[in-house]
Amino acid sequence: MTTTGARPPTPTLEQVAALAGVSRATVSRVINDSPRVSPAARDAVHAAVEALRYVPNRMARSLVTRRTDTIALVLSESNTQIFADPFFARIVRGLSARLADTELNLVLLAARGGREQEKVARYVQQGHVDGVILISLHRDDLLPDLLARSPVPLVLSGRPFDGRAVPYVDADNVGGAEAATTHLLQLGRSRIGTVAGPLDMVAGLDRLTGYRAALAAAGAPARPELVAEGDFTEAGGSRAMARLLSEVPDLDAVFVASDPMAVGALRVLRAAGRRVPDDVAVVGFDDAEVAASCDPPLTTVAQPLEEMTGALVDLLLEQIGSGGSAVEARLCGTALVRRASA
Amino acid sequence: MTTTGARPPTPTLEQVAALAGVSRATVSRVINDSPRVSPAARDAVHAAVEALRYVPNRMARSLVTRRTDTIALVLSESNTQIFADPFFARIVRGLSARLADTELNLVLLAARGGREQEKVARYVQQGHVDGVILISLHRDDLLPDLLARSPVPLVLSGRPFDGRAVPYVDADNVGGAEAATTHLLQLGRSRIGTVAGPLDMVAGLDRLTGYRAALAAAGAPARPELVAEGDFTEAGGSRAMARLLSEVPDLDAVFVASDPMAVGALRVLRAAGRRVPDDVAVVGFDDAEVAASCDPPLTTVAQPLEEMTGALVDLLLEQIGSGGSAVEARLCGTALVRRASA
DNA sequence: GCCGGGTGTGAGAGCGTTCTCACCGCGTCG
DNA sequence: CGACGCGGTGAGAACGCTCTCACACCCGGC
Repeated sequence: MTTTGARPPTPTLEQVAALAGVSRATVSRVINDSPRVSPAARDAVHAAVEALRYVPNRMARSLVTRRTDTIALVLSESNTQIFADPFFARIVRGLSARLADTELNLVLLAARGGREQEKVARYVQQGHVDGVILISLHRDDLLPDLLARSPVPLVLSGRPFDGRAVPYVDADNVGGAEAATTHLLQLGRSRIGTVAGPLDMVAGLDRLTGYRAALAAAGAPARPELVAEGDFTEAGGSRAMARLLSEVPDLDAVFVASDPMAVGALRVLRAAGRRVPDDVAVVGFDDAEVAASCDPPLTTVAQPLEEMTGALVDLLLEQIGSGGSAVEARLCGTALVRRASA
Repeated sequence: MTTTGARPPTPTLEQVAALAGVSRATVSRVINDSPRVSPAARDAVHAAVEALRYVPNRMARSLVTRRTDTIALVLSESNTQIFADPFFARIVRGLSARLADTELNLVLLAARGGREQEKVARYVQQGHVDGVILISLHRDDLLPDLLARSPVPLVLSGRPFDGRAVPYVDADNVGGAEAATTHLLQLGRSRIGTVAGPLDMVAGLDRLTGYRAALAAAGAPARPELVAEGDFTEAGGSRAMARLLSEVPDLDAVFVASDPMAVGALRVLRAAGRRVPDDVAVVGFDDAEVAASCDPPLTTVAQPLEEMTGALVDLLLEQIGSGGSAVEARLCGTALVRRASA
């Protein structure tokens, strides 16, 4: 079936003004509810808006206000696996909840690979958004550079790699990992491995650093075979765990740098006949939903995600408001959540 | 640390024109590479653009062209679990690949719950995008109505619930499910259950319809206890499979309406000591990546996702181009991919 | 040498808003 | 009774771009 019809012309302020018997300026005042309008005029305008189904044209408005009331969450990820991470879903949920009763809209931009990153950068530079939250950064990402070059306010989720002066919000990954590992040490474990996150991401790096710091503090020697790199996915966690197990059969504990990976690790441990936590104690990271429901329930490091998404928005709004570039970082504390796995 | 600096004023066409010693019109022509410009002028303009780091202001441009060169992928999902579905990730990948070498940008808008749906609808109506692709529709979704009301071109991913006249692209879910179930029948199985998708989504509904059709065609009675509803997630698949198994212990095959659910089902079957495919044959749906890598590799129904994302974009661009509303539907064939599980 | 037909260019009118002013009427104060 | 203040209003200039014209120029053909 195929029907064709012309696009109906959208009404303008001018027409609303004419119908309401007032000037453009007054209609504009009503739309932006300025207090200086008589009730009579206000009612007339509202009626006209209703009658014409008037919707303000954002382009025209933005052109003069220089604001779009839109902020972008940019994901810089070569594949699309980031979507699958519950961590990401919680960030999105947190951000949109935080923005729910503001005027601001949230759009997600996915940039896989160089070309798309440039496209995203162009999109941002052309003035489509008032600010950008950048997430899932890898070491060689172009996006921070591309975006820092433009005057659009920018906040990173996660400490920048090169210590550049950009506002960011991050969890205390080092501290959390350290606490997790220390907990394993206090359980009397001595052959503690780690399934690390991708080492081209700060979160992966920092959690490994925390693990090492805890071991070093306890005077334990650094054994490279105790470290297996994962990619924050369940499948990657399984692979890393399997490798760890094959290289260090007498492993008695493992700190896994994310809960999805920990789920994969648990599966491998079970398949290998290891009891958790009796034979091998496991601590995860994130306190994802799955941590409470897996078997056994996962002891894990919780990040205050609400606080973090709140801080991301606050920092960004601050920057947008001030029109300047206050470079501020916020580090959020983590907490060990004890369940059955360690 | 805190530094503050004013936002630098962005250069305008006017300034580029002045620097290049030409008029605004000529600069505009160069920017939009119109052929009618002398090489000399072109070079001068390019140099000036370079020197000033000029980036065109999209709002101003859109105001007159009435195009934004942006299309939105709108996810209507009350929770954010859709992100976790590999199906969704593939859609996003497909769409951005398809748009990679066009001028068009893709933005994702997540709408959970009524308020956010209205916010998204407002965003669209205000003219931020040239078109909308709507995905993950539930029965009582407001978004199709909200969006159909505005003049913005719209394409649905998935047949609309109420048979309304909206262009859409869908896989042949009924046919695929029928083929899957028929395959199980041909293996000689007689107690074939199904883990259905959510029944407030057409994909869930249609796949159940296909399953039933195949059984009916084979003269098998409809047994309601053979149907367990899942939610397209792995956990949901596990739960549904467990229920199926407890109610029909002598089950010898199951058609699972999505691969993530099938993975959950496989896990439960294994835990219950059932061998796959010997005791229970399993067919999934989607041909997700995980289908090839799980144990045993999953026989599943493949959807031509490339074709579907391509069709989504084509239909949308067609509508945008024509300025009208050609209501066209496209149904894409599915194919059974035989692996080890059935 | 004059005219037609390209080809490159610029002037200027929008696009639909917001926002700064100036203005008008009215009540209040000196 | 005139000056003043103030709430409500409208005229008109932006905002930065595109696009339609009209014009100036140069070529070849008669």
